Amino acid sequence: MGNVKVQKLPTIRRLPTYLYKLSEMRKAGVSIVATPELARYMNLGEIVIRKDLAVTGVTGQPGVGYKVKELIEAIKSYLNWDNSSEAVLVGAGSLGSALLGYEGFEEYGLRIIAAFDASPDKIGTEVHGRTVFDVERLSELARRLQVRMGIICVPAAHAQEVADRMVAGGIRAIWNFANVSLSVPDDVIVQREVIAGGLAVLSVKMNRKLAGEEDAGQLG
Amino acid sequence: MGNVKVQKLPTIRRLPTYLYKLSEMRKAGVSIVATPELARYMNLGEIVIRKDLAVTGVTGQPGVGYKVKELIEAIKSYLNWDNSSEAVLVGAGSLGSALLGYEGFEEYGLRIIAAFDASPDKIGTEVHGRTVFDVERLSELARRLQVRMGIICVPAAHAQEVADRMVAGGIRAIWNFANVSLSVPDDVIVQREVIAGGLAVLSVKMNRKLAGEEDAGQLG
DNA sequence: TAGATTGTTAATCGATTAACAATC
DNA sequence: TAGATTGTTAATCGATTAACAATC
Repeated sequence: MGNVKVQKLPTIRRLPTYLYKLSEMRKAGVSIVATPELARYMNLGEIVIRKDLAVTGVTGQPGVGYKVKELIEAIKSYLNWDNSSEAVLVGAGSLGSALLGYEGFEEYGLRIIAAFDASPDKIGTEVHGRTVFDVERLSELARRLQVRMGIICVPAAHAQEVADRMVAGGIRAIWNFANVSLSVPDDVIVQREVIAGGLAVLSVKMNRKLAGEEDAGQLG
Repeated sequence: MGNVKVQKLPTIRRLPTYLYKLSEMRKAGVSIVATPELARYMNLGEIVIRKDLAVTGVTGQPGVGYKVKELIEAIKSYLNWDNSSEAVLVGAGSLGSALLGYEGFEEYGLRIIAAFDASPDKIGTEVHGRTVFDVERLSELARRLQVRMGIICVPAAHAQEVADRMVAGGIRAIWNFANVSLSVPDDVIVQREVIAGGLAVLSVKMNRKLAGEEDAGQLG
C-alpha cells in the first residue's frame, strides 16, 4: 500500500521537539547542552535522550555535553529537513488555513507553496499569503511546480479523489489529515495524521489517573 | 510531572480511527464487521485488529465477526467517551479556530464550551459559535463551569502561563498544542500534541523509500 | 584528581507476529 | 460438514531501562 517500514518511530516523532528546543537555545546563545537538561525539558529519562540523539550520529563530549549547533544540523540532516522541500495543500478550510498560517514549518524544512480548494468562494482568494487555486488544476500545477509532497485537509469524503489528483500530478508523499485510509500506488507514501489519537491517549490517562496509577511523559 | 503510565499506546491511538469507520458503517446500515475488512481499512494485519479490539472487551462470533454497534459502544466506553466531557480552549488563532470548528469532536465525547484569548481584537467575538472570553477570566470561568479539560493553542511563550491559569481554575487534564513542555502539579495530566512529529515520520519514510525498503502502514 | 557526562553492552519489558485450536 | 473467523498461546522482535566503563 505504498509504504515503508520504519524503525525507532518514537524517537523520530520526538526529533522535532528536540529541534525546537535546540533552536531556542541557539537563539539564546547557548552552545553546549547536556542530557539532564534535555531530559527535564522532554519529561523523559536521560537514557532515552542519549539513545535518541545517537540515531543522528552526533557524538557528544563525555563530562561536557553536545554541541547545540551540531545537533541541530544532524537532526535536520537525518530528517532531510536541510534542503527545504515544497508542498501543496488541498482544502483551505479551518484546518488547512491553520496549517498555511503555521510559521514553524519553515524550521521543519517545509514550504507550502500553493493551496487548492473546490469551493468557488475560496478559489482566487489568498490565505496567509498563498493563492487558492481550483482543485481541478491540482495535477497540472503540481506537475509544473515539480512538487513532491501534498497535504490533504479536505473532508473524508473527498480525500481519495484529491489523493488521485496528487498522484496524477507526480506527488510522491502525502500528509493526510482526512479521516480515511487512502489507496495509492506502491511508490507513493502516505502519512495519516489522526489528531483524535492524542485525545484518546489523554482520555485513557485521565481514566487511569482516577483509578490510581502514576508517572509517564507528556509526549506519548 | 503529573502523568500516568499507559500501556498499549499504539492501540489506543488507533481506536478513534476504528470508531470513525464503525460509525460510518452503522450509518450505512451495516451491523456486522469482520477483521479482514477492518484490516484493509486500517492498512494493518488482521492479528493487529483482533488484538486491538480485544482491549475493549468485546468478543466476536467465530466465523462471523463483531457487532458494529457493540464495538462502537465498547470503544466509547473504554475511552470514557460515552459521557461527553466539556473543555475550554485557549488561543483563538488559526489552530484554535480550526479545533473550534471541528465537528468530529462531538463523536469523540468532547464539547468545547468556551474559548479564551488575550487579544482585544478577539475578545467578545464569536468563533464557530463559541464566545471568546478574556484569558484573564480563564480561572474564574473554568471553575464556575466546572470544566475538567483545557486545550492550549497559544504560542509556546504563553503556554505555561495559560497552564497555570487552567490549574488554578480546577482543570485536571490539558491537551497541549504548544511547542513546550509544561510544569504542572502531579494530579494534572498533560498530553502534548506535536503535529511536526508526523511530518518527521513522513520525511524519514520518504528518505527510506528513495533508499529502497518496503511496506508498512499509513498510521505510524 | 574528582565530578560529570557520554556511549556501550546487557537485561527487561512490552508489542508484534505467527501458529492453531475452538467456534459458529 | 465445509468455510470462515475468532481468540488464545507461544515465538520473535524491537524498545526501554539498567549498569558501568571510558572519557573529558
